[in-house]
Amino acid sequence: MTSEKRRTPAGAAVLRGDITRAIRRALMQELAAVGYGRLSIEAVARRAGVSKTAIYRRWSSKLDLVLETVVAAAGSKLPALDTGTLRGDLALLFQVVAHALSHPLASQIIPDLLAEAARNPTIDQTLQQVLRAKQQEIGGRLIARAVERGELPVGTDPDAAVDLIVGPLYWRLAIARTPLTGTYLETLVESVAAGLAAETALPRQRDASVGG
Amino acid sequence: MTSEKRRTPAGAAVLRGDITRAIRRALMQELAAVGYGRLSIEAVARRAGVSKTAIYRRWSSKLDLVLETVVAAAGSKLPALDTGTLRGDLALLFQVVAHALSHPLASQIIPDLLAEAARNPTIDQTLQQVLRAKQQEIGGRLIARAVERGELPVGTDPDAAVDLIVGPLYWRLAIARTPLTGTYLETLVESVAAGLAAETALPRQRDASVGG
DNA sequence: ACACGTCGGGACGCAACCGTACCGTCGTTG
DNA sequence: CAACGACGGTACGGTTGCGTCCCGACGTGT
Repeated sequence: MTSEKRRTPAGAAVLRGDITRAIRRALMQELAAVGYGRLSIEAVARRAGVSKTAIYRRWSSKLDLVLETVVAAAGSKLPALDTGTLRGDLALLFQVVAHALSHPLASQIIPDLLAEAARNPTIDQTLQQVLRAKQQEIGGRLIARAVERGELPVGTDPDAAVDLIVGPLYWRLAIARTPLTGTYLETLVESVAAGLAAETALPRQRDASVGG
Repeated sequence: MTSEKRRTPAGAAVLRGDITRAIRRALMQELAAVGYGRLSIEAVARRAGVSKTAIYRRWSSKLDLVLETVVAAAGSKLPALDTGTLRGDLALLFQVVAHALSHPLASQIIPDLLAEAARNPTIDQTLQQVLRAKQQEIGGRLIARAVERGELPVGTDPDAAVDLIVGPLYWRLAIARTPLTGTYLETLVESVAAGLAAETALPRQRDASVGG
């Protein structure tokens, strides 16, 4: 009904970008401060200095607000990442990841949402698409290039490789929250590179009817 | 006041162990279901089939209840763990960790509490003492034995080693929640062993006046 | 210059939870 | 057998947050 009679919104009747940004910023801070479980729209509104209505006009629910904002914040990052050697790629990747996880907000929000994803399917799906898919794609390409160069054996499992690449640094920065020491990243590059190379060392041994 | 006149509690005036156990069990389930942030005493009481008073008589607060119960549940585990070889120790450790993290309750509670620890100092301290201290001790001994046997170079950093050992498996099971495939753990043993061995390959180059 | 229509803000009803006070129940002690 | 005293459960005020409704303000298009 009322089909095409309305003219387009204009004047004061349009969302103000500065308020949208203030809400987004307040959300990230609230999320880091209290976590998704205790996140309240009222607290976000208070912190942003706006009213609840301002938020509900833009997003339909708490989940919508969080996912849309997080996706927007996480999207469009990571450079091309192709240095020509496995160790170079790893070093660059680690620097990027370490830089991202060193951000106080990110280091609190990411583990929180990942934990929440274990019990909220919608969050799980979204993070799956935004974070892990990109992660696997990057990891997969990194491995594929290394295999082409002959730095890694053919048949290297990309999934296991991603675990080996991401796991230690994530554990240290996001879980243990131990600060990086001077040569930590360089050492980690060596360890992970060696670990990746060793990955396929075991599976093939003589015959081996691969049982359970 | 009223110093020593009271006689010791007796009769019905004593905490019932079955109710205490029911509360503990309900707490773990609630914690896995909604997380620490949304945990409510009322929900725990409902799930346990007891009254709130029964909980408040035993623990002073939500935090007290959670920490005491989690510590009790996490304490006193892990066998001696000394198989005679680095790979043997790793394989055994991975099996234990994988088994623990495969428990549906544990795999939801642990990441949740670790994320909460980033913003709650009390939780942080407690987990630090209960989980990470034990972890570092075990990892440290594992490394030390391997160094003694000559399987790892002298000067291997135990902290970095723990990251390398725990990170990948934790990432896969607790964060990515990818199921283990048949030979995953065995492959991981090879990768991590190789990674550990490579850890000290880089730092020493020529002179290097060891700073920091 | 006027009319339009959405904006931001305050107020409201509803629901959930916290922590406590009170009350009847129960089993041991003397 | 009687009295004691802490137990478990219900009921209560106070607080917080959700989602909605109504209001005056505002700036562009006619």
